[in-house]
Order: sequence, then structure tokens, then C-alpha cells
Amino acid sequence: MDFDLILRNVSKHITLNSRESDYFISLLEPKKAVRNEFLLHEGEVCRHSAFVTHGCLYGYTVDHKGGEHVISFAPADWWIADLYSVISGKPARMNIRAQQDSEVLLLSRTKQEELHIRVPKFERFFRIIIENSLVASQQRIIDNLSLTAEERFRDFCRRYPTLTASVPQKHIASYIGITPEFFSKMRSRMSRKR
Amino acid sequence: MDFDLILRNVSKHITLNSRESDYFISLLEPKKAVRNEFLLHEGEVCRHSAFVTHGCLYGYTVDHKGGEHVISFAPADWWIADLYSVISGKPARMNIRAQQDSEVLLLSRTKQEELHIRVPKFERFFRIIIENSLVASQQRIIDNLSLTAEERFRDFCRRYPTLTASVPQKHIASYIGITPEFFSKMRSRMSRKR
DNA sequence: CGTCTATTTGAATGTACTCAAAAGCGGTGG
DNA sequence: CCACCGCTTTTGAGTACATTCAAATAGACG
Repeated sequence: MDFDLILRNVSKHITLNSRESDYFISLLEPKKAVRNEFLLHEGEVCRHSAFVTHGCLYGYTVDHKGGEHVISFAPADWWIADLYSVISGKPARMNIRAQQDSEVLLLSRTKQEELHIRVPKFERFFRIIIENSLVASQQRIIDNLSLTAEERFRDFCRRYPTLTASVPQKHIASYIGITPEFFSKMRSRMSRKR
Repeated sequence: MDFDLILRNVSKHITLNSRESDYFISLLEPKKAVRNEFLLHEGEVCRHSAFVTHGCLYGYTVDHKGGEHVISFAPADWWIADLYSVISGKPARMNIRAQQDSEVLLLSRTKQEELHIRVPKFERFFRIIIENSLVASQQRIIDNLSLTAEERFRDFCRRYPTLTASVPQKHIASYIGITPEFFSKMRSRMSRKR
């Protein structure tokens, strides 16, 4: 069933009875996205969080010189959203796109708030999810400040072995904060040395 | 009173009656720290979140080459902790120190969990606090990837006008991700140009 | 005052970027 | 099934932004 993955994801942190599960599922809106389709364009208000059940999405921003910066990858079993926009109701700064044909479950902020009221355990669930994201986000800041590009790349490979093979190199380059050209040179240097 | 600031901080997101306020306050442990005192050493387990009532703390990591990287500043009315360590119970990667003589209110993770159970509203409070931190943290990643050092510095001045004057330049340099030497040159270049 | 740390200045260097162009690769249509 | 088109990756030359190391100067605190 399509909802198995998300229910297992939720049950890592809180325990639901079947009424609660059913209610939760009733709030979710399944959606398919084909390769390269946008789930969110910069400038729109982001009204949903997306849980990925199949495929992979990614979020990126565009700077004032037109450079694209990949902020996050969301393979199956991950959540993705422009949290800034979701929280504030202001236009998103991020674009969210499907890297491959993908399927997601959308949870609107409105329904999420209902959920918090009807099943307060979910307040806890999302607190924990976001705590973990914050830890990861802070670690990424530390890594960007203290590691070389090569070390950041090795780290990326260790942490996301699946992604390393399946996403275009230029997206990995962008994620670790270097240009695709430099990334290519770095890789050939790395393989030459060992 | 010493607890006014934290109660006003809490009331930005949830509403407490006086019994709840009193209970909350009873969980807090006031602590003074003199200039340069450590509240947390890297390697220790971080068991508390600290709310700053007076003064200013900062958190930094040390990389394998001995370089220090300021991760966050916490002036009055802010929270600070090594969240990674608090959540996981593993040794902290961060050091937390007082920049000036400061006063904080400590909330241990254990008591925080009690609090979540006895007054579930606090689950909501901390979710919101952490959501905001995550947004800020992601924005910092974006800025580090897309802005020049000079732009990051201007941004820093806009966002933390108070800190700009009161913390040593080398800490600002570290926070925005450059060396103190380059920071100094950059500043003189900036003032020469305008 | 004197000491210690923070800041400034300078010269040499390195890491990563830009721009340009070639090569590779995948998907699509004839 | 092959040829072509567009996009990704590679390669190279020149450059810029920021670093390192060393030393001088300035500030803060006891």
C-alpha cells in the first residue's frame, strides 16, 4: 500500500492507533510528478510539506547572478518543503523539482494544524523531525566552514551513497558548494591519486 | 524579576496560566557565567538548553587543523545549546562560552521532557522555536553559497546590529566564514570606497 | 605600566572560479 | 536502428578572492 512508508516513518517517533492512522492518511493528498516537473516555483507561496514515497525531489535557490544552489535532496522516505514560506505565508525562495518520475504525499499547512489539534502527538512528531533537520543543517554549516571541497565530497558520498550514483554531478557540485567544472577536475584528481 | 524575559519569550507562541508559568519556572536553573567562562566544552554531553537573560554567549567548533568556527551567537532573549548532543546524548562537538559576564536559565533535557508531558503546549512552543531556527540555519547555508564575504558581512550588520559593535571582529569574521586578516582588509577596503 | 590578545598590514600562495570549447551521453524522431 | 539535438561532463588557460605566514601596531585589562 502507498501509505505504508509514511506510517512507518511516523511510527519511528510516535505510536498511532488505527483511528489516528486513518485520520492522518485522510489528510494526505497523493501526487505524481514527472521528471523535471516543478512542485514549487520560487515566488509562489508554499502551502504543503511533501513526503516522498517514490523517486527523488530536490530544492534549489537562484542567486542574483543566476547561479543555482541545491539546498536539499529528498529521496523516498524524506520530507521536503520551503519551510520559510510554509511558516510565514510569504513567497518561496526555493524551487522544488522532481529529479526523476516521483510520487509524493502532500500535507497542507492548514491540515497539519488541524492534525496538531486533533492528534497532539503529531506536534511531537514534527518537533522531532525538525530537530533532526536542524542538527543536519547546522552540521552542514560547520562542514562548509571547516572542510575542503574534497572532504565535503567524501562526506557526501558517505552520507548519501544512493544519491551519489543517481543524481547529476552538477547537482552534487552545487550541493557541496562548488562549480561543476571544478567538481569534474577534483574527481579526476581524486581518482588519479588513488 | 528574572523570569519576565523568558515568560514574554514563551508567550509569543503559547499562552500559559499562572499555574503553568510557575511550574515552568520551577524547572529552570539560573546560572551566572563570567566573561570567557565555558558553559559547555566539546566532548562533554550537553544536557541543557540555555536561555540567555543577560549578556551574550557564543557557540563554536574546532576543526582538525585547530581552526575555530563560530556557529551561533546568543544575546539576551535567545536560546543556545549543542542540539546534536542534547538530542543524541553523545559528546558535544561545540563549545559554548560567555562573551561577557552573562546570566542564563538552564532547562535540562529531562525536565524539558517532563514539561512536554505535563504541559503539552510546550511541545508546540519548542516546535515553533526550532522551526524558526531551521529557517535561519537554511538561510545561512544559502547565503554562504551565494554571497561574497562582503555581502555576508553587510547582511550580518543588518541582522545583528547590536552584535556588530559588541563582539570581537575575529568572531564576526569566523561567523561569516573568513579569516580575521581578510576581514580586516575587507573592512578597510569598504570604508575607503565609501 | 607591562603583558596579552586583537587588529592591521604586507608579500607570497592556493583554492576555486570564469569563460571557452571539446567530448560524451541520452533521448527522440525519422 | 541510427542520426541528431540538447544537455552534462571534461579539459584548459587565465584570473580572482581569500588564505597563510610573518611582523608591526593598537587596545584592553590587571
